[in-house]
Amino acid sequence: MPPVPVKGVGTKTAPRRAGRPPRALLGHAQITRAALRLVTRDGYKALTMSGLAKSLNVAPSALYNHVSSKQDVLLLVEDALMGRVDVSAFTERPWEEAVRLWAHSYRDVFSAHLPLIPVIALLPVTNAPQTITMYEAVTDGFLRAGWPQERIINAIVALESFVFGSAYDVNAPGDIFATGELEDAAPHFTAAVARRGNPAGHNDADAAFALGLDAMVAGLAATLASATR
Amino acid sequence: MPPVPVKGVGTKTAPRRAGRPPRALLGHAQITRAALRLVTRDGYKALTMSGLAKSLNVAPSALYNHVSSKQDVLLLVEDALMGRVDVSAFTERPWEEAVRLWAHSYRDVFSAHLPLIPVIALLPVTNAPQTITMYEAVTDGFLRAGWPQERIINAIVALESFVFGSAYDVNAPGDIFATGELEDAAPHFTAAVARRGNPAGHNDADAAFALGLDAMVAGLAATLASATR
DNA sequence: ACCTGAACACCGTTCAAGT
DNA sequence: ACCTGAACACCGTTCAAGT
Repeated sequence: MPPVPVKGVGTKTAPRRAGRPPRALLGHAQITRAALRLVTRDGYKALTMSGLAKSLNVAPSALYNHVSSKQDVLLLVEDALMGRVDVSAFTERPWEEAVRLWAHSYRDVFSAHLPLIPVIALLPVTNAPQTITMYEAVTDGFLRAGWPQERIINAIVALESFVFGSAYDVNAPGDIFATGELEDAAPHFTAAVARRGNPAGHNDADAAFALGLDAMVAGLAATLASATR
Repeated sequence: MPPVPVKGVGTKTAPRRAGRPPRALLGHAQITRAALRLVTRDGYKALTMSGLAKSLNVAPSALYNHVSSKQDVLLLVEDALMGRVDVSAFTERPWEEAVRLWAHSYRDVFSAHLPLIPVIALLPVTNAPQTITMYEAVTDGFLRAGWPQERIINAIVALESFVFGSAYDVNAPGDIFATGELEDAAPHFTAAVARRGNPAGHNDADAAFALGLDAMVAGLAATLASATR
């Protein structure tokens, strides 16, 4: 009978590391995961450097060995979320439908992460691999739909701008257009707000998003048709 | 010879107030003006409660006799700026042109005030008179162009969402789409960025804004035409 | 009614000192 | 190389005390 190895004794594969405290090694992946968990559970006001450090059983100053600022942490989270944006339609569906599906997915992901919108809109994509991957898939979809190279980035930026604004609107309170005591000064507006009508299954934000997205996609398609004619 | 009045003695028009320190009375108007001046000169990072108080020669805690939070101050500034958005075209120009001029003005005003975008997008308009006035003028313009009441708010929200996102884009750095070391992973995107072409007199942000705005306005006009046919 | 001054409970970030 | 602990320079907000 061969000797039964005693657990943890004499069978170590990395003898030099014995006796280490049971803490996960800190790195971008661990920091990103912890930040995402914190934000998902408690929201962005809970995402502080000390809160993040505590969730990793580490001192706040330890984080600065791996990131250079809180902005860095936000960029890590942003890039991780960008991987959740669905671009699959660009290889499987006609351009108009693909754009609509992508825009919906993009809005849905970031409507729960509003503080990241300035990060996406203002920070270079350099060193944000998942973000670059998303742009590559979208650009590829535009190219295969016949878009001229020079117009693609402007079209993407325009759609993205609409997506960002719409992500805010998802979080608007139901009474955002309540005029209150100033109702008399704005009769037409107040009436239009009261009569706002949405298609079945659409809340206010979804209805406005669908209307604007349909309009912009149709308008862009018309632009493309006249440019390539 | 009549007696020459001695300055400040015997000629007081408000005797009860003699000896007051020469400080402007605090109120919403004074706070708004001071906040706007601070932001225009030094940017939003300089708009702190203590900085604002200092510019008014007052203790920070004194501000809380007139506003209940910093959010309140931001709402005052937002409403003041909303008065600068040009809605005059809605009474002077056809709908499509009016919408374009309004959207341009709206974007231009708030591209210099990005921190106010969440305020506009998420806070009720109640007690924001200039904001309500703007919406009234826009709604009126839509009505006179033949828009059905039920669709107007959704159309305005869609246009506004695009304006907000585009206001961010105005502040994007020129190298926002620089792929850096990850260039090889995104050849189509990198090429499209390099070949991005803009009409004469347009920078990147202006070109994307014009493209998206033209598309959305054309799409909305088509929507309207088919709905009222 | 409106102000001051002190205090509170936080922030992000730096840095000497340890291992 | 990577961590700790203390410190720094701030934040927004509250509140007793004054006038």
